Amino acid sequence: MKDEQIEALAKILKSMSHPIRLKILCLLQNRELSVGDIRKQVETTNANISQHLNILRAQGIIDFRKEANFIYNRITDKRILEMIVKMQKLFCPDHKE
Amino acid sequence: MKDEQIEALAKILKSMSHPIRLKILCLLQNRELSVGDIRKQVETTNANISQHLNILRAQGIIDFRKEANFIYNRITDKRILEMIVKMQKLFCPDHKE
DNA sequence: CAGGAATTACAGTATTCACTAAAATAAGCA
DNA sequence: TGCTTATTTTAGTGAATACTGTAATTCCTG
Repeated sequence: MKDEQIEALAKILKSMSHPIRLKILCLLQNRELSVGDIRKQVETTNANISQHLNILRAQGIIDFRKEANFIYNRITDKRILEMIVKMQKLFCPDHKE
Repeated sequence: MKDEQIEALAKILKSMSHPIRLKILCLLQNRELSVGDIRKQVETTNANISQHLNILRAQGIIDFRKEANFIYNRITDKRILEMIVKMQKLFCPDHKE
């Protein structure tokens, strides 16, 4: 594994390694959600969620779609989805699909 | 996925998300290595590597074995090994075993 | 026991990160 | 247009992180 690849992967892991961001990614696993939807399941402010979403967007992990004055977010990087599935299997053996 | 599990997983990801630590984990994938061995492949000081190893130990990801005045490190958490394998497949498709 | 190699522990500093609060933008609706 | 809702942006602060350099520790070897 080349150093450049390690650097790139470390960045991705870093952006996933915050509890709020990791939870957002789990929530987005099967569906797209607005900031408000996420807000209902994560205890923090909308502004804070927006900031975390920005970090995930900058990393190219998620994308968004605008509808009325809602913004629906979804995971674009299939590799991230695969990683989340794998991590759930490894670290939450009782997880149900 | 429960919040506690997410918190725990986020911590693990965080400890893996530093380029030096991620490289160390890749190096330890198939063998055990001393600080000096690692030093030869990572451009930094021994003290710095030692500190990063401490972080991985505190997280329970790696373990060590003492022999003479060398300390050999190895990955203890099989789940971490599986994750590294998965990540290599996902992010380094040209990777050869 | 003295010398040296390998590793760790301990400050100090500089950078990065996370959260809060407040202001700004955008879009629907009366 | 004015009001409300949804989201983003910005600025500021306190905390966490990373690296450097140096001192301390451990343990082999002669």
